[in-house]
Amino acid sequence: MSGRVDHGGDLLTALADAGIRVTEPRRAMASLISTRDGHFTTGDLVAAARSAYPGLGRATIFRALDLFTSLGLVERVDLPGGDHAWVACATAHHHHAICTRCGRSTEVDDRGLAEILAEVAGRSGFRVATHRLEVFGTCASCLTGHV
Amino acid sequence: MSGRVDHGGDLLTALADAGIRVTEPRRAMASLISTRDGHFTTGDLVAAARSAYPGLGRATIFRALDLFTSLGLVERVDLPGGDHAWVACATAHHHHAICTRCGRSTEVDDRGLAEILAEVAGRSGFRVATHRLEVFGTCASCLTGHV
DNA sequence: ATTTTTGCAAATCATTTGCATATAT
DNA sequence: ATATATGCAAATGATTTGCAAAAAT
Repeated sequence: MSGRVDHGGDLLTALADAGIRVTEPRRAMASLISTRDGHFTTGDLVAAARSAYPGLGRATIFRALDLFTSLGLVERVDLPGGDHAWVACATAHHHHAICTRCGRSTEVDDRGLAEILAEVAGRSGFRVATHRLEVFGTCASCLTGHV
Repeated sequence: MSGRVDHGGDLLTALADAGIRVTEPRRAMASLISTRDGHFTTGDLVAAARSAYPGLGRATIFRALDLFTSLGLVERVDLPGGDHAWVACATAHHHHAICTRCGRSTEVDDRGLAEILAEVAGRSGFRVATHRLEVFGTCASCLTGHV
């Protein structure tokens, strides 16, 4: 599962690398996100911020999430129930296997998907631009009860 | 692409088969949905209903959509931009390749996905419950301009 | 007859926006 | 110094809910 990261340093580094201002609120966001273990909702962040960083505005949270998304640091996932959540991302292109019990995610290997996409293209003349694969289930630690 | 269906008959039949009341508003919904060519949003339906079936309440539209979803007659897709839409479904389990230009969808062959899922399970001990694959791109007719 | 469904209007909830102020570069 | 980001509070928009009336079985 996505191991706990440091204090949000990678997010901040990525911001700096992209030439984007590293501000106090963004630092707070990075920290909040890196503390989360598994997927999280905007509501989770708003709640967590209320105690950890009072003064961090709701709007800022949404704005930062947008920013991080555009940089690929975070990704929005759509849960089976129709709810939305976010997961922090390590690599550029990937897919998630999300544990519906604990919310933690692991990355899914892309190999093999290429053929499927090629098949779509070949059969129907569809030009594939993007794709998204989301896998849901129960992770090993939840299965064994060692949460 | 998902060919135009009849007047929503399959949806209605499915309702009846499931032992669910076939009401006037649901008939209207079935008709509205089967008329749509490609994906549609709740807003689309609300708008379409306003002229085609004034008197069909907003709430009823949402409720019917929920109902159809629970029966697998319709499925919610999450577009790359973060918007939500719905597509009518023919078969039980499948995936969509959605044209981002015209919104029409084609079904994606599942074969090959099994190995990917098995790999996830094998590597991390994850028990896969569900998965979702969404492919986005441009369909053949949009590519050739023969819309 | 009984149960389910509907429409309406109001309530709720998440997300977005305008704008004056504060902050990072 | 200058451009960018922030917080606040208000606006927006979509979805949900309560409930009495209507329709389906």
